[in-house]
Order: sequence, then structure tokens, then C-alpha cells
Amino acid sequence: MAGYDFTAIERKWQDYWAEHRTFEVPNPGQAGFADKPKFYVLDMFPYPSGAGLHVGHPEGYTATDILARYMRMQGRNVLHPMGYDAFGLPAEQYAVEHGVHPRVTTERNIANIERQIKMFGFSYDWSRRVATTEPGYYQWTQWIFLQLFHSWYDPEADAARPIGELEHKLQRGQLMVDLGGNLVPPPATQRIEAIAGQPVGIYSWHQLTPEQRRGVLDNQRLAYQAEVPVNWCPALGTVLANEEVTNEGRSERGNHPVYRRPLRQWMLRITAYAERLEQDLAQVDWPEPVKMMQRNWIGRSTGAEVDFPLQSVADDEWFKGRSDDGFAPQPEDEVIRVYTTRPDTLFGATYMVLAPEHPLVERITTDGQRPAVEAYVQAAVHKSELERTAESKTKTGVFTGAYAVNPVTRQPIPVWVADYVMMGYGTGAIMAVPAHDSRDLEFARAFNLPVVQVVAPPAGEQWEGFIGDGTAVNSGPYDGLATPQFKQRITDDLERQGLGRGAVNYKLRDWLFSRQRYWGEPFPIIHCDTCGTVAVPEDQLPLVLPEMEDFTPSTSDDPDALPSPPLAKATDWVRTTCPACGEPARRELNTMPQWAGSCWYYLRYLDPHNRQRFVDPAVERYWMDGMGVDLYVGGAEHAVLHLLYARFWHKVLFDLGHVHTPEPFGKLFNQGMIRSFAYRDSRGVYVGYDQIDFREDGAYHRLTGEKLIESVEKMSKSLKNVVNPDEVIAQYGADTFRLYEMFMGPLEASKPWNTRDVPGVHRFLHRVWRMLMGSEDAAALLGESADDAVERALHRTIRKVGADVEAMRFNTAISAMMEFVNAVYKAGALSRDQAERFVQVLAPFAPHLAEELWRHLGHDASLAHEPWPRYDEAMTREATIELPVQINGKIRTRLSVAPDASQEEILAAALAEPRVAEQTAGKTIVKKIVIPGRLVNIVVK
RNA sequence: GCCGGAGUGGCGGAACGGCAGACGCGCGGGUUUCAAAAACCCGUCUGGGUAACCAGGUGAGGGUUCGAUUCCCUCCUCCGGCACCA
Repeated sequence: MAGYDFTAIERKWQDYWAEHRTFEVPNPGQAGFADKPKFYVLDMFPYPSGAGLHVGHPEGYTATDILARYMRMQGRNVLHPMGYDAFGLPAEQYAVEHGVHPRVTTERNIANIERQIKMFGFSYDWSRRVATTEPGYYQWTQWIFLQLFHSWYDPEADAARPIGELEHKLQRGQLMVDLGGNLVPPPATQRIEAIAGQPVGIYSWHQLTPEQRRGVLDNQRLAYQAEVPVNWCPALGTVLANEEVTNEGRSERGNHPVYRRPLRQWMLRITAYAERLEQDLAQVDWPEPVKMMQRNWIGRSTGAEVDFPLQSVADDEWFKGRSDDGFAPQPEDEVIRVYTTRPDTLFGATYMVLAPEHPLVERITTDGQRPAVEAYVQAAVHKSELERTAESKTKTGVFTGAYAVNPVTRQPIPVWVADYVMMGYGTGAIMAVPAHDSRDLEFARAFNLPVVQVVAPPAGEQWEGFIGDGTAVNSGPYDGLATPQFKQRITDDLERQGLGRGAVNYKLRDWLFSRQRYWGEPFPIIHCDTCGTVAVPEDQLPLVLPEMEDFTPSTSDDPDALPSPPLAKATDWVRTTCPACGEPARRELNTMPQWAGSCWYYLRYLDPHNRQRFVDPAVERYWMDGMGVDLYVGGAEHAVLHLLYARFWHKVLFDLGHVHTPEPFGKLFNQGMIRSFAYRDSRGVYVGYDQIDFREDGAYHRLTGEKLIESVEKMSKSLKNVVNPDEVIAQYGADTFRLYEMFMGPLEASKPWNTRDVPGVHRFLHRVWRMLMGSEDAAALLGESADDAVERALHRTIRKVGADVEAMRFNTAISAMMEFVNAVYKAGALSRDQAERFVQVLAPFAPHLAEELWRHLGHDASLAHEPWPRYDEAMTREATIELPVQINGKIRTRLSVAPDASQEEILAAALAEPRVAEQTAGKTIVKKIVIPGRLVNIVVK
């Protein structure tokens, strides 16, 4: 008998699957398509880094592979694809340092990582492989960008609509434009103009010049350009996303200084989708922590906007005018509009604060205060937001010299400038209620501003700094109201008086979408002196990234240097003609961020070779039926950004009719991080595993003999605790690797890799092999007789493994299979028929071994599409079961009964037990509890 | 600071409110062997007892319940996320 030669077996079956295209699945309309229910199971595709796979990648991939193989056996059409997220800064950095083109390194890395992935025997449909860097792929990334560019968010429809519809509305006068270029409803009456006595700054479409019209439309697109404060890293020559900047205000890559600079950049209007991104989380089956993180990121809060008039204008007349006119839709020069979540504390607002960037600062600052204010604003603007928060321990600020009037107390209150107020949130101005806001209190204490109590806390709590709900005091007619009621009442009253209204705010900001890099998708945009910003026509896509010898960004130590994207050097490529007017024009020089390609790859897998469309509608309808991807597995590090960006794009595509589900990923699962033991000596120097003697009582340094300190850490080179999957597979095989990672613990838990545990599951596979194939020392247990206990154990195993796989409890599924094999060894035999069913159950976990055994059992074809074995509920029970009998909750004896015994029978049997009689003698039985199939509890007194 | 998640043998971890520690590692003993590896069998929470058995035990303290690792409250520790968001 041959031994279990996993190396040969695994190679053989991987070749077989590739040759027979076992896992390729046709689309509707293609040859061989069977009309069956679908299952779309997706992995987060990897970034092909030079380091290759670490043991964390295959953890999620194994889990999805088990599901994919199980679902195939359940008769589903399974879509299980893999690809590469291959644009990005690391490849470009490496290329610059080594003088190799990023395409070369990317292709090399993909080849290596694919070799590694294939070693595990995952059942991917490799014919659907994509890489975000292929022109045939990024053609459609560019196409989706153009959909964003050609759309605006129509608040009436609560959806994205073609920009042409907006133009139409403007032409017909259904919308107008104010001085700031914002859309406004047409004035209800002529009265407003009459009161003002001069133009009120609202224009109709026909009053605008062609350039102005273009500006208005450009300003409403979902992809638009705007001057925004960005993280500018001159040493890297690019702007960076917040997540690419460290807490110290330096670049994650290279540790270079990063500066906050207002620069004109491409933005995506994700904020228009804030409400729907928040609301629709209720429709998806995602881990609650991930939903929480997204809700947090979106940061929805409810409150009110309130106008505080400047003292110079706020006479009785002004207040009267407001109650006649109502709350104007846009802020005016004479009021400071604030957003607050606590309108009930309005009576306690004793001063106001403007963000340093607030446009009113310059207007209202008095001459006496101007030098101080200007110095403060200059300093604040030059700090990064990180610096501003890092120095948050002490509050700073300057008085503007101006006063505003509290709209309810009608008292003048001072207006300050301070950097603890952010221009990017709310209105960039706050009413400060030091009594009931800890930041305001800190500020008030620092600058000796008055603190007025307006909320009475529950008994026993200090009012100063109390921020919870309580009862109103010092609030005139509202005294005695509970906080929630007060909020509602005063919001209604302010609205009636034209001084405020209920409002919803979000922390979410628009998405900075451009990078000054070479290795990314070029924007399909052309700049024309006469026509402005013009889209590249769709039939000219893909706009291919130009081949360049020198793709290094221009870097600098000078914080004031301006970004100069590498594409600027491709002068022939940049020079083009305007698609609209045919005059000479220039291409956009920025490229898209790495997130772009990963925002929609799950859709391209559906139809990866389609040259006419990004995905065929019928194909999309089939595979995305229900709520899109049926199972999406990946690490929690993408809980916010990737998953939020992808949901956003999907919703835009949904609004425009290109996909038919409102959400892309119906079910999401986060695998836990695999960490590993790290060892360091008394000086804190980390020691690699090859330098360690593992003894019974701990780890010792092989050379010095010193006992080492053990800890569980993230795998990292510097901690010398990285486990390389290639080595584990070489030693134990892919089936063992898969089984080990699934057996370590719950998939969602973070858990330490322990190489010493790997032989345990390897031993199990050996036992399975010997059970059916025998060994030199022992014959196989395979026979013709079917043992009843084994048969019952098998039914239980089939049920348990099926249920566990569906619930993604792979660790206990494997335990159940181990128990079955132990039972077979105990019984000493199993029939061919039992062996076949067991091999089918094992197949999703250890597919190579299962295929080999399946063949040995006399089958010619792969078992990948065999049906999952059935079980009989009656056969999952033992012939007799043991029930514990408790007296007062303590087990005193056990009872053997038939599994279907009635409550009365069980109770009678229990009371007949000598141990029970002994324990209850001389006592009264007050209660008898019988849970059939569980236990008996007799309560005595 | 705020929001999540988790604390169970020497280790990884099991337990619809119902036999705590399944399964695996490690360890101890045995069978086999010239020997070793491998394999197979037995044991392995703690204390007491030859044993049957008794007592204690799931981070700490309280509560609900016939019964709590599981549900509720307070606290401690660790991990993850956000962080002047008005």
C-alpha cells in the first residue's frame, strides 16, 4: 500500500482541475449554462506586493473555498473568482527606487502571488481573473468615472440623474442660481426683490453667460473639481489620503512631512449619499461592528441650525423681519449661522466661536483686534488638522472684537476665533455653551468667559460640565422641560420665528479622488481653453496610461512647491484636441487613487471579457440576484473605506440603471487576524524561530541558553515571527494547511499561529488515509459491513458539518469529522458506502485528499459536483441516551432512556433510581423539572 | 475620552439558559520494536479519597432562575476603531 504522498496527490488534482476546467462556470446564455440557483462567493482581492502571501490571506480564501465547494455540492451555480488590485503607490515606489517599470514589477508580483494561491487548490474560476491595471479593465473604471462626471444628485428624486436633466430644469426656470453658484428654488414671490430694493443675487439660466452656465453644471457633478485643503507631501510629490498620513503628520511611506494645503483636486460627491449609505446598512447582513464603524464614519447627527444676528444689525426691526420672511435658505452677511445638536441649551450660549477659515472672520473683526486675529488665523491655517488636534490639550483662540445677539436671550455675546472649531463640519461656527459642553467649558475657563447653567442634572450630579439629558432651568418659558421635549419645542419655535430649523449633519466629507502619481488610472478628461473640462468620449476608452521612461514625480523639500504630476512629462500624450471644438487641448494629469479599481471589481468578474459593456445586464441580473454578492469575506481593515466607497459607486450605478440591487454585498464576514508568537530576550531583542529551542517549560535561546519572553503579536519582519505558507505547504501539504487554519478557532476571532499544532490536523488526514487505504502495518478498515453505531455517527456528522459550514463554524465542523473518524477506529470497520459519504463531507475542507480517495473508491470523475450526502434525522440519535439527574441543580446520577421517552416515563425512571431515593429521603419534593433529551432536576426542601 | 469586541485547563479552543473543558496540541503511562520514529490504546481542570464518590471551579463582585460560561447591573484587564464632529 502506498503511503499518503500529499505532494504528488495535490499536484495531480490541481492539474486535473485545470485540465478539466472543473470550476469554470458559464454565464446565462453561454453554452453549458444550467438554470440553477446561484451562489456568488467573493474574496477581497489581494494587492500583489513583492512580499507575496502571508498566512492571513489563505485564511479567508480557505473559508470561501469551503463554502464554494459545499454550495456546488448543494447544486448551486457557484461564482468564485479571484483577481488583483494592482495599481498603487508601493509598486511605483519600488519602480522608482530600482529603475524598473511598475508594469514589470506588477506582472512579476502577480505571477508569484498567483503561484502561491494556486498551491492551496482553491476552486476559483480562473477564466474570470482580472487585474485592475489591465487596459481592458480600467477602461470601465474610467467609464464609471464618466458616469459620475455626467451626473448630479437630484434631491427631489433622492438619486443621481444625468446632468442634462439639471440643465433642463434650469432652462425651464424650475431651479435658479445664487451668487455662490448654488442651486436655489425660484423665489416664491416678487416681494423679496422689493424689500431689498436691489438685486437679491438670484439668477435665472438665461441671465448667465455660457462660462457661468458651465461653472454651475460643473459644480453640481458627482465628480467635480474643487479647491480643498489636502495632505500635500512635497517629498513624495503627491497629495495623500488621510489614511496615508501617520499620527505624527508624516507620510506612511517614507516618513516625509505632510502639509495641509488648499489645492484644486478632483472630488467625488459621496456626501450626497450619506443618508442612503447610513439607512441601507439595515438591509445588509454584515457584522454589527462593521456597521457601527460605517455609521460612525458617516457620523449622522440631528439638531438645529440657528441664526445669531450680529449686534450691529440686530434691532427689534430685524427680528420682526425674520419672523415675516422665515429662515432664509442661505447664510447672509449679517448672521452667524451655527449648527447644534443641543438647541435646548440656547439660553446658556454665552459666546460664539468661528473656525479660523470662516469667511465672516475677516468681515467682523474690529480694527483693534485685527492684528491678533490675523496672526492667529495665519498660524492655524498653516497647521495640519493633525497638528491642530495634537495640540488639543490647551485651547487657544482670539476675540474678534465683534458681538452677536443670542436670539432667545437677546443679549450680546462675544464672537471669538479658535481652531477647536472646524470649518469642515456643520457651518464652521458654533454657539458655545460652556456649562454643558466640555470643550466650551475648557475654553471659557481659559479665557474667563461666563458659564450659565441651563440644564439641571439628575440628583447628585454636578451641573457644571454636565452634558447628559436633564431638566431645563434659566430658560425662560421653557423651564422645567425635559431635554428631548425642549429640543423639539424650541426647534419648532425658532422655525416659526425664522431664526432656525431642524437640521441633520454628517461627519462624512467628499472623497478626494486625485493623486499625482504615475501608476494609476488616467482621468478620461480633457481641458480645453474654450470648452472647459470635457469628457473623453466613451468610444475612445480606454485612455491608456502612456509608456514613460521617466515616471518619477517631481519631489521637493520645499513645503510651498506645487504638485507636478508625472504625466506632465508625457508631453505628446498630454497634447491633444478638444473632443467638443477640435481645438488644441490638454489631458488631465492626475490619476485615480488605488481605491478606484476595487470599487467595482466584483461586477467585472461577472462578465470579464465583455468589450461592449462593463457587465451585460442579463448576466448582472442573474449573478447579483437577491442582494448582490451572497458572501464577501475579508479583513476588518477594509471595514470603512473600501466598503464605503464600493457601496457609493454601486448606488450611483443603481440610480443610473446599470445594476439592479441597491447594495453590492448582501452578506459580509470578517476573518480575524492571524497573529503569531514572538520571542524576545531580556534586552528586548527579538529572536527568530530558527534560533530557539522549544522545551516543555518554555522557549530558550539556542546559543545563549537564555529563557525567552513569549508574546502574541501581529506577524512582522521586525518581530521575527512571520510564518511563510510556502514552507508549511512543502512540509505538510495544502490540505493540512487549509485544515489547520480552519481548525485554529472561530473564523472571526483573532488567533495565534502555532506551528506545533499543525501536525495534529496532519495526523488526522493520515488517519483518514489509512482508514480507507491501509498502511504497511495495518489493513484498511474499509469493508462491506455497515456498523449501526458508525452509521448513526455518520448521519450526525453530515448534519453537523453541513450546518457548521453554512454558519461558517469551520473549527467545530472539523472536530465533528475527527470524532467520526475516531468512532470508525473504535468500531473497527466502515462500509464502502459509508466511506463515500464521509469523503464527500471531507471534500470541501481537504479537496485533494478527498478526490484521491474518491477515485480509489471507484469513481472516474471529480467529486466536485457530486451531491452533498443526505442524512436522516431519526438516524442522528443514539439507540439509547443518557440523561443526567439533578437534585437541587447538582448531578447525582444518570439515566439510560430511549431518545423518544415521554416526560412521565423519564420522571418515573428517575424517581426509581436508588441514588434519587437516597437523596430525597426525609425531604419534600417541591418541583420536578424534566427536559426530554436534556436532563431531570428534582428540587427538594 | 467615546463607540465596539473579548476574558474558560499548561496551550488553541468546545458548550439551543440544562452533564463545563468536545476536538486538537502538549504531557504521563502502556502496546509494538534490537532500538528509534511512526502508529495504536489508556490517562490528563483543582483539592480530598485505593475506589465508588465528595467539594470547588469559566476575569472580580452582585442579581434573575429549579438551573447561568450563556441573561441583567457594577467593576477590572486586553484587543480593535474613532477622536475638539459642536
